[in-house]
Amino acid sequence: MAKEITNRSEDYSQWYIDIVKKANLADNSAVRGCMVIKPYGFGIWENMRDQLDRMFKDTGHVNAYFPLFIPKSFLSREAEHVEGFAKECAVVTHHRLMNAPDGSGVVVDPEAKLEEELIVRPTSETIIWHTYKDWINSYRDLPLLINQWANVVRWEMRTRLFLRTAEFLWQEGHTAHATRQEAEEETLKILDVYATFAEEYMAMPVIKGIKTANERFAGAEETYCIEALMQDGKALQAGTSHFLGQNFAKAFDVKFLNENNQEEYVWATSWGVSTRLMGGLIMTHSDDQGLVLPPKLAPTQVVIVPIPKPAPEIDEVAEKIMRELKDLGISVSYDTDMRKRPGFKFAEHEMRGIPVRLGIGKRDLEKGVVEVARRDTKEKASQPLEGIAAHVQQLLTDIQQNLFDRAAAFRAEKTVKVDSFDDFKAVLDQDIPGFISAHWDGTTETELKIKELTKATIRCIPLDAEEEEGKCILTGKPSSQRVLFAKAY
RNA sequence: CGGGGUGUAGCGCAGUCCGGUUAGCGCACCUGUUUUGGGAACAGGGGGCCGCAGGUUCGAAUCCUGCUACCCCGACCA
Repeated sequence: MAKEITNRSEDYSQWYIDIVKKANLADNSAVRGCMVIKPYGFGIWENMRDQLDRMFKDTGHVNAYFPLFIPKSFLSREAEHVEGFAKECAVVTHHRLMNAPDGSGVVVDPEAKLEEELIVRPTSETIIWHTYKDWINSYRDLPLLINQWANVVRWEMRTRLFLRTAEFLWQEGHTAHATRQEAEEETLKILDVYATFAEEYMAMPVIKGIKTANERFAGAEETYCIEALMQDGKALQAGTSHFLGQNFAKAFDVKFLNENNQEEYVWATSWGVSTRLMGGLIMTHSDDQGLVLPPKLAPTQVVIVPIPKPAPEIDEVAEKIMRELKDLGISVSYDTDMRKRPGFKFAEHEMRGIPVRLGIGKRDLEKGVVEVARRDTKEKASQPLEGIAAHVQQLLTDIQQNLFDRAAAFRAEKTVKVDSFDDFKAVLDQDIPGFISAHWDGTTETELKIKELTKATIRCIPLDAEEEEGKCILTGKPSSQRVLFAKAY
């Protein structure tokens, strides 16, 4: 009774906040819009980060680090880029504090004004391309495949834990290539990495697609994305990969000599995923009892609860099981807290989303079994102690798969084809709207009109969309393929 | 950034309209006893600058002004 979570059906936003706070993932901080990521939440993020990092390295990328601050003049070098970010930048104007003359505390020293103001990076394209100019001279310097793990700041009006915070953690990849084709291939290669990560590790099904001109990254020629559907029927942009063409190369004068001794501008990509993925993870799998984590990302995959409390004969069995599980690479903890009773522990571990719980009591030991409870379905079963580690290993695999299948089935159920604007609006009026596949005439004007009328936006033009003659649901003009609409986070 | 709501113990709240003992309750916490297979029971105990700053008053959690944080709904965005 101590920790109640609001039911999703009552208030979805509150449910989300309850999960984040009661599963100890994050807290609000003293700074507006910024969060404190707590150890348990950070543990999940570390698992995501480590896996993504491996995948980037496996595809030939290396990590580096660029400064937090960007000279103001850099940001304005690429016209669209600055326009996209100007409204949400934190600016450093001074470099010193002093005691207030009236003794009321410290104030900014007016004498310490910076010659050129510094922008706290909202993204790092500009400072990185400024640097790449020095690094790239010849086709032999290409491709340059660099990633950085960093924090960035975007001064948001309205924030939500993990989904949209003023400061967030992310990775941003910035690559330079000799040819358009190679850069385009890189953009799609990373999109595949993101999709694979989302589906195989987060168990979150995603749709790969292209953003419309209106939703494109400021300064990109083409933005690719992965889009996921949350349990409340709203879409979440989970990752983006941009083909930047030669825009930044031209803005920062980054040229190379090709094999024929001719000067050319380099071709660029950038791509990122952020702590927003945590929000997607939560809203894809969790339920009214708390967080549900896919085994591949859970900081603790198995918890053992002694019933009713630790005792020598139970400890002995628990320790044996722990050794066997650890040998299989499974993370496990033994809850020896004497102050809490089993029922309380069950509820608490469910709140934190630990995939598998093993209960061991004297009655179990007499029968040579343990109680195995899985978080995803809440099912409990007795299993022979003999071979328990292998059973748990298989169960973790099953849970991982079940979470994906369940989310995929939900998305399939909530993705509908619609051919009239009335039907379109009817779908969006449902409690849980979902994805709508519909025809669109290809103009930004129509896209904005639909957004104004319904609040739904074009999430993407799916990469696997089939050619199909149709008419735009709003204007009736001809269209050659369906695009994916949804209300979005 | 606009509209609405809420800030009282770690958490959830009552009290605020209509100013007046020592500011209450539930959970959590501490001590002890009995318990223990799905959020234990009893007894005792600790914990508050009533969001912050001014003002009105003999007297303010309560009235007035300003600020701030959070939540909901818009606009903006990953």
